[in-house]
Amino acid sequence: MEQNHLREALDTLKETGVRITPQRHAILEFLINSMTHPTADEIYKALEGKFPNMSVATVYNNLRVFREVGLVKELTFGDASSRFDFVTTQHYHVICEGCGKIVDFHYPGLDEVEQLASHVTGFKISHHRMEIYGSCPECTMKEVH
Amino acid sequence: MEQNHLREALDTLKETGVRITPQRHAILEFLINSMTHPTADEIYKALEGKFPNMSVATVYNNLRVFREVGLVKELTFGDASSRFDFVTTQHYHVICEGCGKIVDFHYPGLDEVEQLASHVTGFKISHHRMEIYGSCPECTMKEVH
DNA sequence: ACACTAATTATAACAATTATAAAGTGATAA
DNA sequence: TTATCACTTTATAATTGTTATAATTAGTGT
Repeated sequence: MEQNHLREALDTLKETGVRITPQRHAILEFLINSMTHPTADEIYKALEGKFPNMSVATVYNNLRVFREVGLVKELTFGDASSRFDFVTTQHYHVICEGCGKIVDFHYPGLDEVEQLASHVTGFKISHHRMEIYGSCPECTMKEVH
Repeated sequence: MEQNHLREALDTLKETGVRITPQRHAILEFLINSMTHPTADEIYKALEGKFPNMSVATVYNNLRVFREVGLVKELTFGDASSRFDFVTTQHYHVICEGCGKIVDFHYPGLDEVEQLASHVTGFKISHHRMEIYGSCPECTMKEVH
């Protein structure tokens, strides 16, 4: 399952002429196996055992490369760090305001919203983002005691 | 019109026990009259004629205060600065990827999405955010030449 | 083997924001 | 009035996430 994703991702890199370095392989693999939408720093820390000399810039550089070829999506929030999501199928995110947990949420794309926005504003729409915020079951429990 | 907004906002501050200082008055007034969803720095620069000694921290502090009492909404994007929006009625934003222009977009709240998310994930949903990205008419023109 | 390009590393720089401490301001009440 | 006390502002330092730079290393094609 994840192996297929990795293989496909490596193929995509090859096709687009992006060199597959050990660091890139490891970052991709970690991203695919990670269910937690990690930050650049989390990736950096997770791989420092395997690559003691890897620079944090390498992580950022390669995440940018992956984003540019469409393998990875960058989730940006206000102050906090960006989180990175390996692209599989289109989905939205539900985010816990208590603990920061991010849960994937499948929902049909909001094409109608884009169409109306285009009509009303005259913009040529390229995409939209949506996130849903709330409290996860665990945090809701804690609130009640 | 805007005068009413300002008056109501000042009333809200009084009710919640937030002191109305000259700086706060000016920041609020500027936000209400501004149609451009300014950044903290833009507010700071716009008011430095009137308040040559005002600290940038004052702008940030007071924007936080306004946010906490619900007068102002903070629009956070990835890398760039937050933008601040005086709260009037619920609306979304359409953002030009070319020039950064932000246009207000009225659309009924996506209650159904929140309900489904709640049902599927077990979260207690508090709110959602959505933005629509694209190219404004002016930038679209420029692209074509 | 050689030259060329891309990738990595280490480090410095940057920009937005927040923390801190000192000084100022204003409301309240003795 | 004046003493007090909490809040606010200011000036500045610190922090954090990210990007830029320059030098080194590694990989690829000829």
